[in-house]
Amino acid sequence: MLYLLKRSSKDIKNSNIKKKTTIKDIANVLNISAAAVSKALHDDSRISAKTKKAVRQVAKNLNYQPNHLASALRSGKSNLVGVIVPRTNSNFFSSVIENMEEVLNKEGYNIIITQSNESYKKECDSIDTLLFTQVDGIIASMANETIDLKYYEKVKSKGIPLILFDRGENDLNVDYIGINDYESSHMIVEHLIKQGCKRIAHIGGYKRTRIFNNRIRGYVDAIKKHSLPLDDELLVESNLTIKDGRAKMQQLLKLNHRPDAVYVAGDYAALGALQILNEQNINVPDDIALVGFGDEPFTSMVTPSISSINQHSAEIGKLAAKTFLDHAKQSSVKQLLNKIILDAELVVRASSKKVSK
Amino acid sequence: MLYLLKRSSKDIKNSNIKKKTTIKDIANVLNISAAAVSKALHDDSRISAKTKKAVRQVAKNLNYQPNHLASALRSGKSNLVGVIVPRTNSNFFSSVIENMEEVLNKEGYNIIITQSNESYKKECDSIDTLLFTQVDGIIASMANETIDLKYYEKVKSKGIPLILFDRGENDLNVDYIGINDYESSHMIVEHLIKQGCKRIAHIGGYKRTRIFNNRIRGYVDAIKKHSLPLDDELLVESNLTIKDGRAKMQQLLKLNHRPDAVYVAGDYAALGALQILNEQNINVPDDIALVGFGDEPFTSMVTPSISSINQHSAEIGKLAAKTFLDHAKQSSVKQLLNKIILDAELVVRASSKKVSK
DNA sequence: CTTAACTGCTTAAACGTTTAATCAACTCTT
DNA sequence: AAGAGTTGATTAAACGTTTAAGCAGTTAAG
Repeated sequence: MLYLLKRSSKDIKNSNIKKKTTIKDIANVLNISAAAVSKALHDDSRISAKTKKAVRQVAKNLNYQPNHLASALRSGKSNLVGVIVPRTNSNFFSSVIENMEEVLNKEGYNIIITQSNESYKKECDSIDTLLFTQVDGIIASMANETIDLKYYEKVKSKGIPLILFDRGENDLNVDYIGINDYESSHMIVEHLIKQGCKRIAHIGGYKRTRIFNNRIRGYVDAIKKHSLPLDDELLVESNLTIKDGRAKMQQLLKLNHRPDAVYVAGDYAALGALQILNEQNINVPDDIALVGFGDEPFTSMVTPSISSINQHSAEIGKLAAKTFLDHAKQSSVKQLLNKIILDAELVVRASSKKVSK
Repeated sequence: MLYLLKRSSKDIKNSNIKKKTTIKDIANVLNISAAAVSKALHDDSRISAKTKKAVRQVAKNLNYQPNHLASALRSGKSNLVGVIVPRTNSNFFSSVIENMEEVLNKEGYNIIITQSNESYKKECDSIDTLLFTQVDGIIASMANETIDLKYYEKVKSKGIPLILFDRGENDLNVDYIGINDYESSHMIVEHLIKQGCKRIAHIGGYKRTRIFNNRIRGYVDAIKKHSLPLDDELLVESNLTIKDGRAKMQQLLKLNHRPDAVYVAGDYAALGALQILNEQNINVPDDIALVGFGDEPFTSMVTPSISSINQHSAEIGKLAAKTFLDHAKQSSVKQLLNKIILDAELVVRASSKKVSK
């Protein structure tokens, strides 16, 4: 009596939830072993073409979906790649991610995106989360705040492939994909000089972040190279938000000896700077020329349109994904190290194109 | 001899890769069973306080990290929640995600973010990916393109909790969190009327998307209610990008009888509209008042600042997460249905604040 | 004709947990 | 002092795969 009760309640459950079909169900249908089915589905050379075909047919009929957790557990591979970015709400990062995803999906990998919001703590949490989820690799762009690299060292020490892009860190000695920031600064400065600018300011990012430091070094060296004035007051450090772009532009306008060109290390801050210039009826580019960095879509939509550096986000995303795949494919022992530095491209727009020239 | 060889080769391996510590290692140290360790870590009532304490201590010493895959496989729960959004590169969506993540992380869930890029196909792929990854639930905002709901039905039929936010769909009959779009339109129209506007245009989103349809209905009804002119030419459909905002604004300016106010259903399109107005030296708000939708941060940074509707993105994210947790916690049988409609808030800024009044 | 190699499969163990079913040893009740 | 209940553990099976090892049957080589 008790048994009957139990069984009937179980039956109700079963009829509701309809168990997923497993490899065993397929094996039962064909009267072969589960192992054979597994091998057939993986196109193992030791399984006959006939069996493979039959297995695939039955799998389709039963709407078989492989249990990712089981295979991940057994094989030790989750087929998941973790991605850490400061924020996804810029075109640069969302484009990088989109292209990474495309490449990785093709090889059977899925991605988990996490945002650090430029916070060191959140970045550490993200790393822990990703390690917990047993990702097969991590592709990251570091938060501005991050100085202590111990969490990234932890990833390395676990033998999980780590690829950095854009915001990298030399000391870590891992794969890196980015653009030539130093050279980009040269391009910008030389472009501005060609337009007749003689006093070029730079609203730069945080000095301790490598890419921004490279941009600053590039700016300084280019200015020196062309014997232009290199005043301390012309070089300011910023967090590169719209808001701070406004503040730093206001600061530059207060100078006794104003610049006739401003090179801003980020487009959002460049937009803020442009707003101030427009509000104060300062003609751009004739009074002050402006160049941004990143080629965010809005740069071409504002008035005047902002010259900027195209960072090849799509390319970066694809290369980062491919670099991971290189690691994943080969045995863990051989450790190749990729440092890919792409040439960036200066897109000249109205904000730095002097018609008077 | 053979044994010795095998062992030594194994030892080399171990010293290199240093195996992760498992529940068994802890059990061995304490001379108890693995099951006891598992229960201790889960704070089972049948394990003594002393044992629990010891287990936790050893776990810490050995730097034990639970194997998520194994527990997920055994328990049938992956503790992963899938999130699908059109794009992450707006403040609205990234803020929603950030807050969702916060709530879910606290309960031990992690999230997998995927972007549909407004493409129906990519949305379907995302759903398949998430199902494959065995997420415990899906929280989504639908792509503009999506009309066919069969993929979402698939999620429902698998018994996986599905929660929609912002871009939902009535026919699906699932939980939904959003704002009162219809009422928001009323607020905007009435605000503009108070400013003295008599001819109000609406650059709306796609009619077939429910939220945009509600905004359009709200606009139409509010106009009717106050006996203002309701010309077909004043109501235009847009994809709400910056670019299309520009195009649709230009279209409105070509009318014989120009509007004196424009209500745009999205901030990016409102920005495009503002650019055109600025370029053509049309005074905002005196000649034409402007109101956007979404309260993206840049609305307060442009000149003039754009009035907009605050959608309470943080709230939406948190509520969506909580709604999922409600489902996750209770047995699958009882199916409660939440439709949460938040009141939005009109943030009045320079673009619709007539000083002449 | 024997040995070797290949083909196509099966068996069984393993991945690291969770959990139902037991069990031994106590502590109360009555 | 026997039965009932509680406490704190153990055992063993299970989750759905993958994979090393093995085995029967066929083919090829010497």
